[in-house]
Amino acid sequence: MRREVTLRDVAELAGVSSRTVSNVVNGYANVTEHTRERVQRAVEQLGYRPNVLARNLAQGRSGQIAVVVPYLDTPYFSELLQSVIRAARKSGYNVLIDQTDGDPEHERAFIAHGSRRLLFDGIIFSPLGLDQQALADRDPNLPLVILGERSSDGSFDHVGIDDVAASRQATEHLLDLGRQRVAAIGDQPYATGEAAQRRTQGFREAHAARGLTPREDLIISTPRFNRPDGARAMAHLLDLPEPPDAVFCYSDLVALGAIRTIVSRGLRVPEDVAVIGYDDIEDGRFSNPTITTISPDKEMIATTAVERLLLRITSATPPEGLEVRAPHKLIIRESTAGPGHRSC
Amino acid sequence: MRREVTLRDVAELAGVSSRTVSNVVNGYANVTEHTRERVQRAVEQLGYRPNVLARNLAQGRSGQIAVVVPYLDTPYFSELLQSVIRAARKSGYNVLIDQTDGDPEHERAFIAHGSRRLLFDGIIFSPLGLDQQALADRDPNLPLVILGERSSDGSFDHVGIDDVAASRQATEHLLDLGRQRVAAIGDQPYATGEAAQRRTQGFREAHAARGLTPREDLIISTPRFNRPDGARAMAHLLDLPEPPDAVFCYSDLVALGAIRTIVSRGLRVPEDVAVIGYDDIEDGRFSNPTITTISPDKEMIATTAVERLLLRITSATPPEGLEVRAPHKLIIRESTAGPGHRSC
DNA sequence: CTACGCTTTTGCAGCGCTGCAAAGCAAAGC
DNA sequence: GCTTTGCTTTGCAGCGCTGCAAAAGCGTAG
Repeated sequence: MRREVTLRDVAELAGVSSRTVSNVVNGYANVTEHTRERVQRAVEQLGYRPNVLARNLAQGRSGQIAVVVPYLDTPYFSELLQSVIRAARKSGYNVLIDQTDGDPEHERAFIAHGSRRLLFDGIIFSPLGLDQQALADRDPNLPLVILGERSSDGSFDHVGIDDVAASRQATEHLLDLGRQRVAAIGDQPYATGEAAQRRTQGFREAHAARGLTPREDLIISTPRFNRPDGARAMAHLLDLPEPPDAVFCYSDLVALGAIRTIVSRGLRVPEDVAVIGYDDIEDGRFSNPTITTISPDKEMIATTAVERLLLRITSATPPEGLEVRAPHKLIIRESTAGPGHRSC
Repeated sequence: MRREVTLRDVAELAGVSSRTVSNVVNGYANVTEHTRERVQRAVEQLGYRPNVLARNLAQGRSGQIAVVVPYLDTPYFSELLQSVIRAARKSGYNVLIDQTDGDPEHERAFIAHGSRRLLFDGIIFSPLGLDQQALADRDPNLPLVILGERSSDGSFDHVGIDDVAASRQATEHLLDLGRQRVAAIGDQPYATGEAAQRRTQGFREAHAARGLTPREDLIISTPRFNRPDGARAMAHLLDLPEPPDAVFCYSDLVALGAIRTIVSRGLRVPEDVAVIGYDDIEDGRFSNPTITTISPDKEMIATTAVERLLLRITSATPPEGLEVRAPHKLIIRESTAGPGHRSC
């Protein structure tokens, strides 16, 4: 492996100082056309490519942001990531991806910045469950944007939809259909389950607004928001003496699992059990039946997160911690409206 | 933002040279217990964390590998990525993710290493379509492992399953069911569609082995392997005067789209049309019906790819380009076997 | 008591680039 | 003609770390 071409090599060939080559390469102003051309030619002739590492070291920044998600194969996250990567690239940033596998220890390690100084300039973090302590222990100098989970304490930005309102809306939709026994799948009644609890809160509020009280045995907890958990929870619900006739699932994956269970027992969606999901992942637009869902504006969440993070990275004094509410909407499909319903 | 703690700061506090601190931090041999302890204490007291950038620059490596995939939100890729990230992390490497959005120009830019020298030490590349030229133009010094698409020319490793054999097996399964008009969705009869063409080849071979010739109008091309393409292609097939009674879809996503179309027309899967997919993504295990599919050993593909790449990165002389065949198996589910079929 | 071999520690240079401030230079002003 | 002004170009130091080879320490042998 021969030595790589450096700035100095180019400088020598072009007969200028290496600093001038650097100026040309970085497109700085104040370089005569003549010089620029000469340098440009030398660059091409030698096939020079800047050493990003050296540049970063000299500049004291890495040009990378880390995105931390629990699971990469969860469609919601991969769809979000896709937009994040695009937005970051547009600003010249690379994206380093890390998955925590939902391990709280792992999440904590990440936010503490661990031993990886300068590997990235900031973090976009979508925690599964992050306790107050972990947040308090974090490196205060590391720009941070949190997605979804918890609201800002002022030292970082938070971007997410209004979970309580969205969940209330979802539940109201089921009640509007005239369903009598509406269940909820996905509660997480423990410290790290804030996001889940907000959904449960919306679920309760929707009932309360009509003078109803949800049956407690219809609120099912699940460790994760995935298909198997949804399938299992639904099986449990159907085994009840008085099974539900509608279910609010805290993610589309849970809904897909739940529907699978319902259908495999010979029941029909939505006739026997109406199902509503959350996230609006592509799967739900092509499943049988298609899934009614809460659709967060993922594109906006992603671009806002990147925007805020870059602002934090580049600004001298850390900006006020912002609480960004992304819009969401209810998308009605077959799993509540019946076959043939065209989604909007 | 105060200055970060450096090796020198620690050295000063511990009363040793900075080189010794480096030795301790990196766990090099030949450091007395006494010294190690003193240094350790100083490290903790100051909260020292190594600057990865500086280390990498000094060592001439970045400790990062890039994984390039067409689309991050395609479950097959995100499932694969998940395993790749895990395997890389285990060896102390970080993973930089890039999506090409299926843009050949973008793919070419990546493999040429572009202007990003030393940002990563090697690439795991899962191209959508990569022509011979792009491969020829690539940076020969950049360790490369290619997934799926094309076989090795000796200068890189290739990891993938035997597409022809797997496709033949899939098609045979449909023929074994006694289906008369077996269609194929996903052909790509142009330069960059090698992977698709291998599947079509297997499709033809399966027919030929029984003295049959597939109807050409039942082989449908699609630009991508996603749900909408599958849905569209299936609609076209069902509009034929003699529609198929079985379909081999070149990905599970295509199968999901196809099934959606079939069901929404009031037909049944598999009674009216049997459907088989490819990739064994989680979606297909919870869809209605569940999808019979070709299941590649993704875990092995991922770990082998990482293993080979790291070998290339660390070995002085580039190893022989290896052609790795990962195993696959046919998993029979409801979309061909009928309701209630338990997957293996 | 010196010499030798071993382990431990150190100093220095340098990875390739950029920030900074000074130097060079040509055109404009007095 | 000489100074001033403003644009170009340059030199140097240094980002924080590691490779290298030399130096120091230290126990043992001659």
